[in-house]
Amino acid sequence: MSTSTKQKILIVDDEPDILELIEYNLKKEGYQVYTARNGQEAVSEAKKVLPDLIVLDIMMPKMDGIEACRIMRTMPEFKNTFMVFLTARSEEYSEIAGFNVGADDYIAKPIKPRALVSRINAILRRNAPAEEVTDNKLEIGTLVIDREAYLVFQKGDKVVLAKKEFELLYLLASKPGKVYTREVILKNIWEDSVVVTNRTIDVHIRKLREKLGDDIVATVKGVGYKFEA
Amino acid sequence: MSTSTKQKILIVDDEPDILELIEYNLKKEGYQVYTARNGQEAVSEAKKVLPDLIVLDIMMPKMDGIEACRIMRTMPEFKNTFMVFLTARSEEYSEIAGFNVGADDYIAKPIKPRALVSRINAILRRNAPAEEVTDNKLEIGTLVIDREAYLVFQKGDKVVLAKKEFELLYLLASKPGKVYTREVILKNIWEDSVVVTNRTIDVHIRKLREKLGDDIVATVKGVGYKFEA
DNA sequence: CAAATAGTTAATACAAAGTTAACAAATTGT
DNA sequence: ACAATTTGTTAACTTTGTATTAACTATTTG
Repeated sequence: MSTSTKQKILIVDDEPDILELIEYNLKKEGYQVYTARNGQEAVSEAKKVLPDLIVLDIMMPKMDGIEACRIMRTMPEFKNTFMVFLTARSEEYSEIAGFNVGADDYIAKPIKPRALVSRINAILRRNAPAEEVTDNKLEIGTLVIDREAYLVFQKGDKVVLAKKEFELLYLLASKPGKVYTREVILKNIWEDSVVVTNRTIDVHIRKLREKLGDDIVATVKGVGYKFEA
Repeated sequence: MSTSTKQKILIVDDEPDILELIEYNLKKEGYQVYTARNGQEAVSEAKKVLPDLIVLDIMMPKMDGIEACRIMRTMPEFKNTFMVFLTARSEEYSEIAGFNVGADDYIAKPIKPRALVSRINAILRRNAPAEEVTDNKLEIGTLVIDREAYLVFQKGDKVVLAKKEFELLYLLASKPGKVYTREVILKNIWEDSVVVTNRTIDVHIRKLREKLGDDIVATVKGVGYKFEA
């Protein structure tokens, strides 16, 4: 995370398993995670912690998520706090919408950790301070690609790449494992007007492999190239 | 320069002026733009590029937009692709709706650049959070098919498939249990112009069974093949 | 049991990617 | 402004892997 203060998330659910699952995944993502087991706990914990985002289960003993949300929405300190609901049935969403309770999103159960995490990332990024918009450094394993400095380090050693080589590497490395077709590569790295031979890409790939090792870029015949992690 | 997260739009129209007009305006908006001049080109370009959204003119030589759309809608890789039609007369909309072809929106000619851009922005934004969650990964039992990486895992073990094998598997697996006739398979995996022997499909099926086990694909004699779960 | 349909095998054709060197086009230093 | 150097592109050729086919066998089904 580029900001100094970790973003705080409060998770509220009465099932310990779910609580733990979500906590684990969000911590791994670098968030500061707090938990509560019902609506009452949620409100008092939220007042102490002032989280950036609250994940609320709907069905809970003592006080349900909707009620907790409604209470917090009346408090000025939560004006900018995101509220996300967990719903077991998709119909429950209409309840939330109907209660018009101030939900920012809802996530369907059963929970898929990756989907949950990227959803929460999206919500918090949407609101993130302007300074962290561009993180121009890619770090993949032993490789560091610094787009600002146009520099590549491999195991700490500087590797000098020409512009086209660098951009090709950066494109492929921006999504390791994803296969990029020649068409997509051309569109990304060359100006529209320029038309280049198919062989041109091969040559640049070859130079990359020469400088970084053969196993950095893999060929998928008939499809394209991909960065290998 | 462009980050790989740029959304891709394919524009299909036979009039170069319109193509250029739309291209110019969408590029200005930060989209990655591809073009095609008829339905045939559209399908083959779309297969290579995998766009997020396709703008299709209805009236075109060789293959019209509706036909192109219908073909692409049968292909699993376009399940999450938006299709937007350009219509000269408002009545044409009824045709699209009538054909029930899977259109997400339509835009009336003559084209007003600002309206077009904001319409497309709206469609793609609407889907933005969901898109992050959806990756092109099929998981069926012990089998994982990753279309982005062109990789297949079986019980965690990587299985390397050639392009045609992969696409055949992906097609069948996109709807487990559904029988795909030879005709449909041909339409999906081979270019229109190419004509291949009936045995060719068998050979690819055989290779799949060799690599993944005999029980992965079942033959329905006289009809076609299906993926077995 | 005989058509029709599908499976198998290996040889061949083909297209895609790798390679190299030479040339062109930018950059850079003086 | 010029030469030197680096970077980008191409052509021509080689290599590789994949796709396709033919010829034959096996299986199903009416």
